[in-house]
Amino acid sequence: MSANSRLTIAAHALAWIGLYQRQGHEVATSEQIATSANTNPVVIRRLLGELRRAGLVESRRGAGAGWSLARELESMTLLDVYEAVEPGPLFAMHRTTPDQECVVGHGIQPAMQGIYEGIEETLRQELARVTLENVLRDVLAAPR
Amino acid sequence: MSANSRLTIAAHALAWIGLYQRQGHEVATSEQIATSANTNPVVIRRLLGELRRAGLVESRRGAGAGWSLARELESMTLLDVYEAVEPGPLFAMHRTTPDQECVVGHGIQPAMQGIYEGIEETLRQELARVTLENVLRDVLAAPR
DNA sequence: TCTGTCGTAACAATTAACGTTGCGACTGCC
DNA sequence: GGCAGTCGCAACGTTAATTGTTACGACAGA
Repeated sequence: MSANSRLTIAAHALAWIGLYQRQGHEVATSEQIATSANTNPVVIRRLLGELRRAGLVESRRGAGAGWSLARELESMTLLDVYEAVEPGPLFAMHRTTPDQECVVGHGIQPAMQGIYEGIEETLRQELARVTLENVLRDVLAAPR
Repeated sequence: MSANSRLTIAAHALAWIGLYQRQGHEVATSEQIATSANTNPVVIRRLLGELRRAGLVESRRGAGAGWSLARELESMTLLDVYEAVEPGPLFAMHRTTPDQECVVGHGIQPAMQGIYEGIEETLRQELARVTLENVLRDVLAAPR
């Protein structure tokens, strides 16, 4: 698990844009964010593109182009970000269909499916309790 | 996320061994389990090896060799299995250190660390609520 | 028209999980 | 004592997802 920093980078980008806008700037560029996150601008553009599809950010093209928040940080939760950037379920089933002739092979997938759905629902509730405003506050509270 | 069926396969194997033992057999072989899970015996042996290190199963070598439960299914939870087979944390940080000169780059990792720890603790509690006995019961309850 | 940035495709690099083969080690049974 | 069945484990190939990189057209303000 977790070769996966998409949620972290997305939160980083949103916090960066939010802070930058509070400092009076209109838009933030993918290059600025990429420098802060120490990665490539295209990686940031890809992630922000998914956040735009989810209605969390907007982008402007042409000269003076860049990214801005579509909503206040208070109204965005980690769940919004998670659902925007994480494609699949948390736990995966077998990659190949188990032996349906076997009692266990036959019943294991529906069984685990039901269990996993409950767990993921709880995870979602936890993610929904954290707003990006919370994240930014924690970021600024870090000792230097 | 979730290129990861380790927890599912491990639960499958434990349920299989548990049911097999209830049918009066002493030990189960990795080949039997692999047939049920539709995978390779070595994959099963690797997983069960981790479960053995966690004290959930035992293995016997030589003739009449195989695997058996070290504890009752009622006393095993998905958390025990999860901790035995999942190495890292659920969410990862940046793969490269963010720009420490930037306020956000400097504070983002401690901020996310704290948030993630709380969420993973909740996940652990959820996993701890499901025993392997629950899993086996759900497996046997599946319609055929 | 020029310039800076997004949008997106294409491909390489990296990483983790999964699959497969091979072979030595072990132990009950003949 | 030898045989047969299975584990233990190393080695390597395969697959898939993410991340990193390069390239280039599209867009819009100056």
